[in-house]
Amino acid sequence: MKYGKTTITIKDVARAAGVSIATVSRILNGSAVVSGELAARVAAAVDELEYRPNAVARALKERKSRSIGLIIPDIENPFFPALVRGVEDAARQHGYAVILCNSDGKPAEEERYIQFLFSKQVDGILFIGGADSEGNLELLSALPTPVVTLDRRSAAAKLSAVVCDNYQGAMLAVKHLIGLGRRQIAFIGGPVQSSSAIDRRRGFFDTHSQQRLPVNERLLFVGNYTFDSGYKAAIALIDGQQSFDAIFAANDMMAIGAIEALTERGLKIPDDVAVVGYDDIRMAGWYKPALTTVRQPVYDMGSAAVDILLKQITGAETSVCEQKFGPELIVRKSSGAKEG
Amino acid sequence: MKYGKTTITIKDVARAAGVSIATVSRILNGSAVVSGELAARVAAAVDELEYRPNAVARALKERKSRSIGLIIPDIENPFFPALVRGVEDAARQHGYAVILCNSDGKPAEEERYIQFLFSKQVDGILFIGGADSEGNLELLSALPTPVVTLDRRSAAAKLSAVVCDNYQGAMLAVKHLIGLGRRQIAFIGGPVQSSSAIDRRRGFFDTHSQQRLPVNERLLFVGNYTFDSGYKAAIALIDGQQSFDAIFAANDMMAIGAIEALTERGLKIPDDVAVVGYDDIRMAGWYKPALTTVRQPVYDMGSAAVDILLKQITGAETSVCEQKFGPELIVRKSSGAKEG
DNA sequence: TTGTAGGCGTTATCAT
DNA sequence: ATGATAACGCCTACAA
Repeated sequence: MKYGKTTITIKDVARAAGVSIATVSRILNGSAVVSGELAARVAAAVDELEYRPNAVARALKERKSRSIGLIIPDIENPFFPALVRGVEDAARQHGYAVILCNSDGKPAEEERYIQFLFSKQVDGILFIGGADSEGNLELLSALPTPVVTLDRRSAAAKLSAVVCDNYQGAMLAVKHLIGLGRRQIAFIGGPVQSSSAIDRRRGFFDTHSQQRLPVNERLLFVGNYTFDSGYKAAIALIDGQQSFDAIFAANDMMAIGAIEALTERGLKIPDDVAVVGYDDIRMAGWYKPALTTVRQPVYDMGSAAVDILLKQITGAETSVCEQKFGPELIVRKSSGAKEG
Repeated sequence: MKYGKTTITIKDVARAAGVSIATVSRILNGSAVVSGELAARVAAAVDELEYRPNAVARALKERKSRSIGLIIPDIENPFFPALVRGVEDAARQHGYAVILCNSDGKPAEEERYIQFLFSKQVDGILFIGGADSEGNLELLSALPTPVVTLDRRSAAAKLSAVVCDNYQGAMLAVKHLIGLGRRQIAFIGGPVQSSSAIDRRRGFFDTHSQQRLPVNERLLFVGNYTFDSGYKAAIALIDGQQSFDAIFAANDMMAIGAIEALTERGLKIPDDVAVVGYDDIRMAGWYKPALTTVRQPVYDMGSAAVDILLKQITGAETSVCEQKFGPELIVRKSSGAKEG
C-alpha cells in the first residue's frame, strides 16, 4: 500500500520540503527560476510523498481542463474505431484526455452530450453528427468552445471541418466500374440529409454525365449505412426487375449486406454483378469476395482534427478551416478487375 | 449567437434573481427547502442566462469528478468496441463521463495512463491489461481509487473483476469439435501470461483428458490474438507435417488468420479442417465460411463492470467481487456441424 | 530568489 | 427560509 488513503496536496509537499507552496508550484511547472537546492528538496518531497498534482484544481484555476469531447454516432460501427484511435493518439501526445460519447446519431442525444461536455468544461469538441444534426451544428457554433466537425460538414454553420473528398471518392468508384465495362450501375446511397451521402451521390451522377452515360432512376436506393439497409436495397433491386450489372454502395457495410442478398439469390459476384463499397473498413479485405472499395484515411483524419482543434484552443489558429483528405480506390475481387 | 463569450457563473444567476448564491445552489441541487417564489425567480434567471454549472468547480469542491477512466489495449481490435459501448452507455446513465485510453497492452503506456487518470481525479478506473500487466495491477490496487478489472483477472492483486468463464468456453469449443468426430485438434493459444489465455488453454487440455483423448504437443501454438499470429501459426502447423483435422483458436482474429492461411494452401474449411474461434466478433458471422465461435457477452460485461465500479465509488459495495458471465457456443459453417 | 494572499466556481456551515 | 463566508487545490500577481 504505497498510496495513502488521504489526498496529498501541494501544501504537504511544501511543508515536507520546508518551502512555500509558491515555490513548489514554480518548480513543478518550471514557471520561474528557483535555486537548485530548493528544487532538489522539493523533488525529494514529491518523490517521497508520491505527490501528483490535482488536475481538477488546476483546471479550475487555469480555466482549461485539458480534455476534449468526442461525439460519434456509435463506436460499434466499424468505421469509427480507427478514427477514435487517431483522435486519442493525437490527444494523448498533447496531454489531453478524450471523453468518448456515443450518440447513435440521434439529435437529442447529441444535444445532451454537447451540454454535458460544455458543463464539463472541455476545451474543445470533436463532432460527428448523424444524418440530421444541422440543428446541433448551429448549437455548437454558438458555443464559446472550439469545435471541429469530422467527416460531415455543415451546411450553414461555419465550423472547422476535416473531411475526405466524398465527391472524388465516388467518382473513383464509378469510373472504375465503367472502366470495367459495366453500364447499368445501381447506387445504394446514404441518408439523404447527410453531407457525405450527398457528395457521394453527386459523384455518382456527375461521373455518369461526364461519360455521357444515362442513369436509370430505378436503380437508385437510399440506405442508412447499415448492413440491413444494404441487404434490403439489394433485395428491392432484384425484385425491381431492372437489369443491372454493378452496384456502388455508399459504404462497405451496405455493400456487404447487398452482396449477401445477391449471393442468397444465386447471383455471382463479381461475374454477374460487380460491387464497390466505400470506407475500406478492416473487414473489407477479409470478406469473401474481398471488397473493392474507396479508402478514407480515417486514422489521419482523426489526428488531423485534433491538431486543428488544439490550434483553436491555444489560439494559434482562429479562422475556421477545412482540411480535405484524398480518397483512394482499393481494387479487390468484388469488382472483377484483373488486378484483383 | 446565444451563448456569450464570457463564462456565466452562479454569481450572475444570483444577481439576476436578486438572491444569494447559496440560494441558487440550494435550488439547483434541491439540497434544501426554498420558497416557491425564489425558486421561480432563479429558474427564470437560469433560463435567461443559459447558466450551466461548472462541473470542474463542483468536482473540486465535492472531491469527485463524476468521470471514470477506461484503459483498454486498442479500440481497433474488434473485441473492444462492444465492450466500450457497454461501458459508455452504463456510465452515461449515471451521469459519468468516460475517458478512453488505448495502451496497446504495453505496461509502460498503461502506467502512464494510470498516473494520468489518477491526476485527473477520476472516481474510478476500468482496466483491461495486456499480456503482462501484473505489475500495473498491483499499482492499481495500491491506488485509493476504486478499480474494476475486465476480462483478465489478476493473479495476486485483490481487485474486483468481471470475466467470462474462459475455461468453460474453451471446453464448449473443444467438445463441439470432438462431437463432430475430430480427433486431431490443433490449438492456437493467446499470450502465455494472460489469464484468459491460460484458462482457455486449460479448457483445451482438460476436455481432452475428460474424453480420454491424447493431446499432440506438436499441434500447440502460441499467438498474440492478432490476425498475423493466427496466419503464421497455421503456416507452421501445415509445415509441421503433423496430421490434424481441426483448429481451436483462442480468438476469432487468429481463427480468421488461420483460415486464410489454410485456404491459401488449398485446404478446405470445414471439410479438411474444422475451425472454431473465440469472442464472436461481428465479423465472425459475415466471414466466409461463417465462423463457429464462443460468444462472450461483451457489451453486458462492460456495463456490469461500470455497475460494480459505481457501487464501489459510492461505497455501496466495499468488498472486492468477481462477476463471472457464461460463454455460449455459436455454431456456424467453419466447424462443419449440420446446424451450420 | 522566495513567500503571502487572492481568486477560479462550487458547496456547505454557520449565523440570522 | 435565506445570506455571508470558508473551504476545495492550485496558480500567480504582488511584496519582500
